[in-house]
Amino acid sequence: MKDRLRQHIADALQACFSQGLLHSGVTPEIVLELPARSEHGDFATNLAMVLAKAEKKSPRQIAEIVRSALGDAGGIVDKVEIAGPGFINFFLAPGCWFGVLDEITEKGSAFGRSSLGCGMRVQVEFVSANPTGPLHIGHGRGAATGDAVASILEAAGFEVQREYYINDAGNQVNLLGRSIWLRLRELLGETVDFPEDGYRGDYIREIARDLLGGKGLEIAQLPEAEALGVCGLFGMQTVLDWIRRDLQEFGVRFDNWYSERSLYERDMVALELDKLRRKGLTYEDEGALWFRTTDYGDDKDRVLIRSDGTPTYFASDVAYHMEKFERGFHRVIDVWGADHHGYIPRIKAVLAGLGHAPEDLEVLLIQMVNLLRAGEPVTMGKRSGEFVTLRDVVEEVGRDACRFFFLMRRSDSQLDFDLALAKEQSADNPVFYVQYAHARICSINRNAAEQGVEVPKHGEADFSALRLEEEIALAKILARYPEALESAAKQLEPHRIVFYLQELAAVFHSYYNRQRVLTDDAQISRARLYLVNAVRTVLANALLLLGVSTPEQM
RNA sequence: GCGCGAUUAGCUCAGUUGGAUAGAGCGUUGGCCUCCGGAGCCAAAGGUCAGUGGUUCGAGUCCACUAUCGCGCGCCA
Repeated sequence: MKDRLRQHIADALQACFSQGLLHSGVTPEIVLELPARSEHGDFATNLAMVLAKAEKKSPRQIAEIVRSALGDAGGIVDKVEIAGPGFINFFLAPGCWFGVLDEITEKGSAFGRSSLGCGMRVQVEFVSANPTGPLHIGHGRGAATGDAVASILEAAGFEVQREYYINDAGNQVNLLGRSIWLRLRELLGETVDFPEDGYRGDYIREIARDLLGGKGLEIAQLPEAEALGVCGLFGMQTVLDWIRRDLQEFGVRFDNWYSERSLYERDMVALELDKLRRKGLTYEDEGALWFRTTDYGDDKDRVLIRSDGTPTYFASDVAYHMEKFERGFHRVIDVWGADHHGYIPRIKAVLAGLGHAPEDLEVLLIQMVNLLRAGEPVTMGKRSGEFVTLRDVVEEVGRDACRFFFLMRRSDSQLDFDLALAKEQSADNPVFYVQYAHARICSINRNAAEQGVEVPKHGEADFSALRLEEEIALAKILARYPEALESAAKQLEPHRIVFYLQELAAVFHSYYNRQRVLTDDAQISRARLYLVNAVRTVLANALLLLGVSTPEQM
């Protein structure tokens, strides 16, 4: 509808030029916005104000000329008003809004999808938590966000890969091994000196017990260095299994699990660093190899290879990101904890050195989650090393509430997550409110079936039976869904979908409360069924992107 | 100290590329069940968009400075 109107305006403008009513020949992009107030019509454009300078006429004069050239825009415009400093306000013919219902019914689950991305290959890398402990609530927010962003991009016509980067090569694996080894010896009755920086969570003891139940006694006989290696590997595999299981139960699926260790096994780090060296992007100083990140806006240069010859984490990360582009992705999106924001300039500097545009890599920062219960902060465990796990929260409030809550705010702003609210079965709980709208429509469908009233098939609804303001309002908000999805895709902001859903649900609940769908008048009943089922389709399409289910009854 | 981000209603937050009288939920106050699921709906009150200056037809939005808060500044990962 918006596009049709835009085209009519563009045509009218051209007509003005060819008839000599306007002279500049300037054709700005025609911006149509949704006015905040209904007195300002359904759409408004600032076209006349933009043209004022080039035309050397007042905006209102220009607006008047454009209006007369536009006429009724092929019947879709009811009324055009010129207001304020020179806005042109369009009031659409009421009936034309219902065309979107046919479109929704025809396209079904494809309604809202677009080809914005033109099949461009994008990688979204997210979670990527170190395999040294269970996923906690912060990882959960990253998981929900990354997954939703990936789904939104898919819906916008990108070809998306979801990747998890496993940090299985660094010191933390050794430390994990040592922590398990010490707990294992503790279980064997020894007194151990547990290091300050060891992993102190109870899960370490759990892993040690598992190991002991298997071949722990043999391990205890091994030389320490060897035993540490076995413990580290076993611990990492155990934790990775937990992570996979938790993510699966959270409804998050990855296309690829990428091992940092494999970078070394394939010599990729050395290979990629060599490329940098040849490009003159590195230098040696004090026995270490440095990257000239300052040439590309970083605060200081960074070490790739330490003076003792071992690579830094940065080195493998550089190789990893270089390889992402070599794998053919045109866009790479990383989802990181917000505390890593200082790391962005470094990685961007590397990519800039390799000739990539800064926007080829986008980093989404995930802010902290404050866990509350009925308004009171939930304390993060008794001992150090303990935190609230994703698993615990999903078990308590369910997957749907969890995912919805994680996505309710912009990802880079802190989030209050109230466990009590997330479980509540009332309108106060936003997840429930939205899902309930869907369930209600399903309930209406069941009643309709019982009464023998059929939902009209595509194109068979009689819109003349839809005359109410609320019905037009519903059609209008449904028509906005593709835009909401598009802006969420452009900005990488899933919360826009959440806000849209809450608004749509509110308009529906309000309508439901005032008007009966199933009435004595079969014609009206059928038309309203058609309308509310379009609502149901859009609710389902949007919830699917967020990874939230669409219950038929609750 | 330097860098990044934030500051919008009592609370938690939205606010598209700069547009007209700044929005929502919660909380507060007051209403609505003969009715497809009241697991819901309607209404009211509530604002110096942190402050100052600038850019322009027009600023919550862009720029500069100030204040406050958060985070980051390893040859850690």
